[in-house]
Amino acid sequence: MRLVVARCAVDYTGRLTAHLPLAPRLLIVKADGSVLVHSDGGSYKPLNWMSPPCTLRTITRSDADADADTDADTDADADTAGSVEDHGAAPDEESVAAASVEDPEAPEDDPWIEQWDVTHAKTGDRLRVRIHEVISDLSADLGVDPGLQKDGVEAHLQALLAENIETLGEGWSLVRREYATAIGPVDILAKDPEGGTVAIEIKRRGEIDGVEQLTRYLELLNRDPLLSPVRGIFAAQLIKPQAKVLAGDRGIDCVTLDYDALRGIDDAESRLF
Amino acid sequence: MRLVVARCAVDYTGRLTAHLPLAPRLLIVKADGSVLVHSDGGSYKPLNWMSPPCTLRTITRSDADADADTDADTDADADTAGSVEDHGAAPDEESVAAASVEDPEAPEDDPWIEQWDVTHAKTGDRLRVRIHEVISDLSADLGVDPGLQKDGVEAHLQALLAENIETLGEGWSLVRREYATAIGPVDILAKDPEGGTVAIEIKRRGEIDGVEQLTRYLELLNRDPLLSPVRGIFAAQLIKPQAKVLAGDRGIDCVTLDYDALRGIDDAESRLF
DNA sequence: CGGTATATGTCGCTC
DNA sequence: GAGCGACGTATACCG
Repeated sequence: MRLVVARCAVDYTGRLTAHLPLAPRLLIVKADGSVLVHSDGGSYKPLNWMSPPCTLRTITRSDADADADTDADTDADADTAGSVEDHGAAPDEESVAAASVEDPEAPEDDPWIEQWDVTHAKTGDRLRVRIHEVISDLSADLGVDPGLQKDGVEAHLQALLAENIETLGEGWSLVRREYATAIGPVDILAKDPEGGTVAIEIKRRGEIDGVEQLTRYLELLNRDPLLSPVRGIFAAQLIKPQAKVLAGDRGIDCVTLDYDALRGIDDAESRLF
Repeated sequence: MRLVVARCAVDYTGRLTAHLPLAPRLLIVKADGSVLVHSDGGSYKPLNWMSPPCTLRTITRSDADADADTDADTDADADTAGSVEDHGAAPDEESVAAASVEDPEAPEDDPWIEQWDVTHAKTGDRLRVRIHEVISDLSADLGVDPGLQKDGVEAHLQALLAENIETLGEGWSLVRREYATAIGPVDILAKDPEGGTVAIEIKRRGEIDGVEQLTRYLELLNRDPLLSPVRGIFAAQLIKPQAKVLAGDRGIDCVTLDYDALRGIDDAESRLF
């Protein structure tokens, strides 16, 4: 990992076109070749970035119009270096993007001293960083990270409700979790006390698209004469008003789940064994 | 902005619980108090983070069991410092999370030397970083970033198509952009050559949820006897096959937009004036 | 402040 | 690789 604090200007061309005016920023070059441009604020998202796999080519000002100093900073295919020539003869759209500004940020007395060209071979995305002043430059080898261990997301809610299906009322039973359909798995398929089949869609936060999802499942399930009629329940820790309205309009019941209570039940049950 | 490369272990408690085992990582503390934990790979997303507004409290090992060295690293309300005491006497769930691991990563010969407690006052999210070894530590003042200038997002597509509605064919006219309905704004409302009303949903990439969105709008618009019948057009730079099928099934036409061509038309037009 | 739609979304899974 | 759903989604816009 290389950390460069520098006054720089950045241009990105890919799914969109974006430009960052000259200012001090943090540049991160990771071991996999990815590049992040961070400001001193905002959120965890960089102002600009390039995802791996990508290649970084560095040009210093003195070399600018001569042969470029090729710096293979990744372990990607070395033979793709030939694409550097293609890059020089790339289609006109890129030169338009670069020329349209007429380089207003490089007056005689403040030229860029180093340029990074980061390219994503697959998507064609390109990131260009022009460094005018290096404030600090540091490298460190961190090795491979052991990774993040997570706990407590929707899957957990689903497991808890499946294990405690009687939370919905006396006489309810579980048919199965992740009931497969052609358009995706239904979170829970259950039977109500009258023996009717019920499809349950679970969300942490119940919003309109969750109702749409359940609607699609119900439409499909109700085409199966062996299952039909199937009604739906939309279960979430919090259900937005609009989602409630849409669900009601489509005859779907809403249930608010209490994660802590479910976990409590579960803990109490497991303590019995 | 402070950049610390350190061997550390991280725990997060908030909407979920997450743990990072002891390993070398980059820690970024931004001017607004936000903290990012990056590995040397992956993507632009940190392994763990805390969004602003949040407060950072630093404890060094020698102080660990005595009074904590309070380091107000943000410009947030100073009087919330009183919550530090609440933190010490916080509800049991947090101590459970911390104690459940029994501190397996701190053997006698490798103790943590510094601990960061980052808390988000509003949401109650907490991030704890235990530093076992500082590899490097650097601070820099970057100032406020002038910000990113974007071009080519959906808003531009919408504006371009609205201004060049005749792209859809001879005799088309614009009714209005962002036509408001109870469930959200329709991107473009237009009239076809026969005078029929058409709702147009625009996406950069046309996928199934965009068709769902347009379907909701059409359902609502067609309840209005003054507007009905309203048909739909799904317009995007690229339309996925599944979205095309679903749109066709619902009588919605698909149009593929050429952003560069639209921009070209627009440039040509503006050059006339 | 809540509701909705967008994102260079990214990530991870299944097929 | 495409399709699809979840995400500590974050973020902007609008009432």
